[in-house]
Amino acid sequence: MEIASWNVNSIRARLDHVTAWLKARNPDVLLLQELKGTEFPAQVFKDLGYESVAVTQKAYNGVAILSRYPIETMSTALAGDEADSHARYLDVTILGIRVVNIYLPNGNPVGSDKFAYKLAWMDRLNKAMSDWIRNKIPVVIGGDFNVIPEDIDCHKPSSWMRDALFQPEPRARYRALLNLGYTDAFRSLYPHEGGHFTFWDYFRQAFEHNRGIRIDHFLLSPRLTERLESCEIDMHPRAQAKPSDHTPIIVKFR
DNA sequence: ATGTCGCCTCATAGGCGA
Repeated sequence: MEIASWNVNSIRARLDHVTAWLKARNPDVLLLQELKGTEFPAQVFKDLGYESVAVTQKAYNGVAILSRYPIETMSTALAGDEADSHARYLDVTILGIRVVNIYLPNGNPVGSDKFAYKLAWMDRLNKAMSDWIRNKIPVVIGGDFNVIPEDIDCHKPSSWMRDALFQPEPRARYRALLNLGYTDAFRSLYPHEGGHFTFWDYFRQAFEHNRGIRIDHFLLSPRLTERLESCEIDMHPRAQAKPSDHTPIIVKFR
């Protein structure tokens, strides 16, 4: 069972990249973030053998889940704030596994309303994740967390010091998610190993110099952690022409 | 401050969000 996650920075601009990658890698499930529009090309994916569910809005955000197996949608919005209309959350069941796709708020600039929204969103996520742990539900939460967990998860800490993705508050909240009993799939397999990133800025040839950050994650409940076989970042899509600024991360279960 | 994308519109340039 292979589940991948990819922030595509517009599904319209990246449709050829995504279809080519699906044909090459053939994951069972793909979580997409930053669709950036209300149109979603479900038929294109259906023709490739994937059914899909999408949560979209105009211009911003947007998440979708593609799957070779039937998808049962549990929820399309993160609980805890009825006024929150952002398309950032999709919670489904596939083959008995709870699969949750998130596009966590960026939160820049620090100290703004957007930063407060990010922290509140993480508190709401903590509540949902603690409920799943308590009820022993096998669950994988994947997506763009917009959090750099540790110093080794960025090329140079000093250049991210004033960024919302690197602040003590979101990082403490990310650790709180792990303290509930979840495992950061990639980090658990490559402890203390820096230089592995999932995002590189478009400017200043950041990718060519591997000046990136690790912000796309898979968090696993205990029962799925036992089944963890591999977790890898596929750099190839980021090296292509007109890429997303993120590249896919793939987790594999026994 | 800046770099670069992609989206949108009181649209063909500029603002917003990342």
